[in-house]
Amino acid sequence: MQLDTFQVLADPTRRRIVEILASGEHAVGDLIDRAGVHQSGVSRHLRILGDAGFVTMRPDGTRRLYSLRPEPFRELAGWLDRYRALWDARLDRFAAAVERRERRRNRQ
Amino acid sequence: MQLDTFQVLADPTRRRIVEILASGEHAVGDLIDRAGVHQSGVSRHLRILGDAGFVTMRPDGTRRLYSLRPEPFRELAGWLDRYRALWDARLDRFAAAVERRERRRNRQ
DNA sequence: CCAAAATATACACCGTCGTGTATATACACG
DNA sequence: CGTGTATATACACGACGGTGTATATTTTGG
Repeated sequence: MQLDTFQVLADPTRRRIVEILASGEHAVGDLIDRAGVHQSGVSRHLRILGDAGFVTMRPDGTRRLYSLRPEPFRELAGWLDRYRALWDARLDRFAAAVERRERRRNRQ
Repeated sequence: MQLDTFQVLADPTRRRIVEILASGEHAVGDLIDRAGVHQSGVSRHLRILGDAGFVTMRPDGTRRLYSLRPEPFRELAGWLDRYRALWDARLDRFAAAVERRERRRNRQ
């Protein structure tokens, strides 16, 4: 219950749903065909996505329109930022310096 | 088996290990105390992290020194980038143009 | 009200993952 | 060699998550 951001994204079906929603608001029915899972599954995934703040819902007649929210993505970006020195090529010079420092430290 | 990037990060203990390794190379023994899990668990997590490209190992006597690799982080950054328009408040038309120019420059 | 459509929920099932205990393997050092 | 230390692996187990089927709930239109 109440999965965190990473756990939510760990499931491929949920990532697919997120990807579909990236193009805008969608009703549950629209998602069923493309998600590759039955209606109940889509509904459950949407609840999980909602609990984690990934989506909001807005009723429209008997349909429910779901759309993405920015917060979890920002959270993910924040997490990734703590490792930016490690992977961002534009920080190469800094990374190289760290690397050299490390190597020197290990040599002792 | 062979978990993808998100599945690897879904486990809190593994995230903990990644966080520790962010400060540099560590032997397995160093990780045990701080990871909050037994030695066999740490070892298994390191194998999983290795399979997914998160870490490399370098033997040092009887010890094995693990350190982070950039690729999975870059992959994650790439994924997140597809949703940047959704969450990055700074992303206006001008920023997008700069972004594109950068991308072109880096490609060369 | 009532029937149909859209969505949510309850239930059972099964695979998978994380864990600890116990054991195997590799390496250094006498 | 043999002993101790560091790490990996085998095994069993419990918990949890994703799925489908069946059913409940909500809303619209007549």
